[in-house]
Amino acid sequence: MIQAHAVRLFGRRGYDGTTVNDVAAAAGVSPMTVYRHFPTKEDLVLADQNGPLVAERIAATPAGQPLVRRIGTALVESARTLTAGDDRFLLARLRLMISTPALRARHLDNHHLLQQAIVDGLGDEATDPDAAFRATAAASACLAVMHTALVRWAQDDGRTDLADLITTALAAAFGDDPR
Amino acid sequence: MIQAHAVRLFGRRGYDGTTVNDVAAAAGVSPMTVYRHFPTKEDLVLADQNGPLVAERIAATPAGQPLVRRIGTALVESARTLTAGDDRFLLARLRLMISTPALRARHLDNHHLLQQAIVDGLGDEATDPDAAFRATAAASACLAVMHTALVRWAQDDGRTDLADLITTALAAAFGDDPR
DNA sequence: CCCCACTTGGTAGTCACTATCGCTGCGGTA
DNA sequence: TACCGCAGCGATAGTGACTACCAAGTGGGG
Repeated sequence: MIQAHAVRLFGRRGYDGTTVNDVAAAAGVSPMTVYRHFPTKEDLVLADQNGPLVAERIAATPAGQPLVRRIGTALVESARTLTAGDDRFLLARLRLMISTPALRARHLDNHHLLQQAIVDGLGDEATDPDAAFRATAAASACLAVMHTALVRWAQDDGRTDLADLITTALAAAFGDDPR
Repeated sequence: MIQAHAVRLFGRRGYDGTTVNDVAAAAGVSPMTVYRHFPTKEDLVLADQNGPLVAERIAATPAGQPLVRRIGTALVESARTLTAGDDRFLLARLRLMISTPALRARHLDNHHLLQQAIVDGLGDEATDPDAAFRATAAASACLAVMHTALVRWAQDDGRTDLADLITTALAAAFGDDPR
């Protein structure tokens, strides 16, 4: 509820042009309550937590393929799922995240949570620290590529298909030959 | 000068535990002067600008190889150069950047500057928007992998060789076969 | 009816950062 | 030497995010 008011105001008056007090007033609560539910102003946009979703998609991919292909597939499928429903709220949040430097930075940093989720999704395949390191490297590469596609997608104002953009970007980074 | 005092204090008392006033007092200037030279507290650690260095290394690699290999080579060489000299100041800054969430986030976001530098380093090879997009995707993937190596390196407290770590991580993400 | 946990609100403070102003040293000019 | 323009520094007073600390309401179970 608070988050909905926040994203609406951020979209209308800009992130920096909107104070937490404004959000609180719009939501009809005190600023204290906002901070109780969202530890920082940035979390009003960034509250994500779809790590488990990606992790289970990873676990569902066949173990024979190279890591980046498995992770890439999971990310493309997730993007397709997320953009399938006409979720204006999600789109508004993504646009804010990409266009606001502070939010973009924190979103990039949050990738390490997704990386951990991905490594966890691999289960027994990445137990020793060295394998985990290699899996983390692959995951970070895939997520960075996805972020690049996200930026491009936001620049195109969501007119192009996000999943296709991610596929293209993954192919450019990792090669499109079936290795 | 101011930056040296800042990094020293941040290392000793922590980034959040040190105020800009503390830095100013240690450097013998007023807080105003600090903000005149460094627009934000974060810039006291993050003032980087080695984009041109990477760009010219990219331009120096043979155009026949795949993008990620050329970029990866440039990054490994840059890391080798940077860690060759026993630059305690650089090491302290890197450690701060990796271990402080706010700094790590901004450092990750700054990658888009390096990405632009890399694409620029490609010159004629990435003129049309589509080629630039593919190059950006490849660059972002390589930089993310490098960042993963950097995190691991900081965890090992700089005992392992950074260039070797980056090489290993690149191989894990992109495959070590000569394509 | 009371007690308890839980949620909310108020107050006052810290700190990053900004806007605006006045001061001071310093080289060039007459 | 006296003057002028200018660039860098400092002080003051703000704004806004965020954090204690404490008070008050509210609902459910004894």
